[in-house]
Amino acid sequence: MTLTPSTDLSVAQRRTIAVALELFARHGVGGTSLQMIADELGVTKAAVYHQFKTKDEIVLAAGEAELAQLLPIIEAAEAQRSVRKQRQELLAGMVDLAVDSRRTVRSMLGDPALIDFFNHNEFFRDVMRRLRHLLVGDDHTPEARVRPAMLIAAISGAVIHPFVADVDDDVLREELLRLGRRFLGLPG
Amino acid sequence: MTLTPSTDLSVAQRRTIAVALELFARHGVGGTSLQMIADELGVTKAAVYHQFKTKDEIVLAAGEAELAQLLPIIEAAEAQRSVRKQRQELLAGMVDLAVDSRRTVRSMLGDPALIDFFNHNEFFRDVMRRLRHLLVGDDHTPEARVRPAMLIAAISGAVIHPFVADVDDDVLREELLRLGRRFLGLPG
DNA sequence: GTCTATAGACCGATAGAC
DNA sequence: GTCTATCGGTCTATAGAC
Repeated sequence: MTLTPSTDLSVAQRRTIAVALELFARHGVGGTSLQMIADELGVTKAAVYHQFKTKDEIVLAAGEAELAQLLPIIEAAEAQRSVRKQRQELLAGMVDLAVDSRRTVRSMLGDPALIDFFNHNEFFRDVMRRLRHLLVGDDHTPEARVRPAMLIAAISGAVIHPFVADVDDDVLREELLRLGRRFLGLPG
Repeated sequence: MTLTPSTDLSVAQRRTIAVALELFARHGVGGTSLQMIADELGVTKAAVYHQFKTKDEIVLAAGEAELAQLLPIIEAAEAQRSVRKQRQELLAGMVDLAVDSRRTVRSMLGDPALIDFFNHNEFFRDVMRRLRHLLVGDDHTPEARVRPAMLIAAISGAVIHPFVADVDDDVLREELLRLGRRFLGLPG
């Protein structure tokens, strides 16, 4: 059984979220006001409030939209027959997603209030559970918790690190794959 | 030649920063007001403004204080004679610091405005340069930029990941060391 | 160095016309 | 679904007394 994000969004709502994500990435969640979102959309605050009842709803929906990008990657990985192929598929997908997103991933992971909220979010917990299962199987030892945390942090954190600011996307992707494979003990 | 943080701080200023760091960790930088800092210190906002002219100054000083904790670690590593020992020493120090800081590290890395600021900060750039030199020497290829970025992100990101929220400090430390060594191709 | 008091801007959110 | 207008509250920052 697969959970999906908790709400279906209209086209207008999707545009609002896209704008919000870009602003979150530039100014942080707490540093982004509804006025800024409205300005970027070319409407007034009241129009934004017609789409979402509160700012929290926007933040939540934005976080879920980011998270939802992991779903097809997880599903593609789960469809593989061997554990090794599952992990290769997952790694490749995560690297692609991180490189493509580069700027937008960061802000979500950094906001303490948001992290706290997501820890109690059913959809988030489901995605993380499946991610972890792909990476370490049924192992529930502390060690098996640290390894996926490190891999996720390494990939999503490395793409925004100043060291790689002017590294070409393709080069970055290839290198992340190579180092990620080594980290997971995969061939290649 | 070694750069140091740009200001010498009074005792009162240090206490202000300690309080600020704790609040940043709990509520994010943008979510922490001067009122909250003043309340926690048991004084009024005006008294805080006597210590620092603006909120930005507090944020900057807090960031520098965090960063400065890396200095003795870097120096200890640089003092080692072989490259392998340098990297072992650096890894151990970074892991210790990350685990000890756990709660406070997160907020600094998550705020885009802060990251952006630090990218243009002389002290920050010097610390990063020395970190990178320890990890990859004089190699300036793209690959040599991605590897340290991944290691730094992996360690500092892993300690704040929900997966390891209830992993014991000692276990976390040991596991980060083990995986970090593998990532760097170090023995042990 | 700490206080009270306040300025002035911006915040999230709402009411009600069109 | 977008607007104008506005509410109450909080924000950073300052003035000036003690």
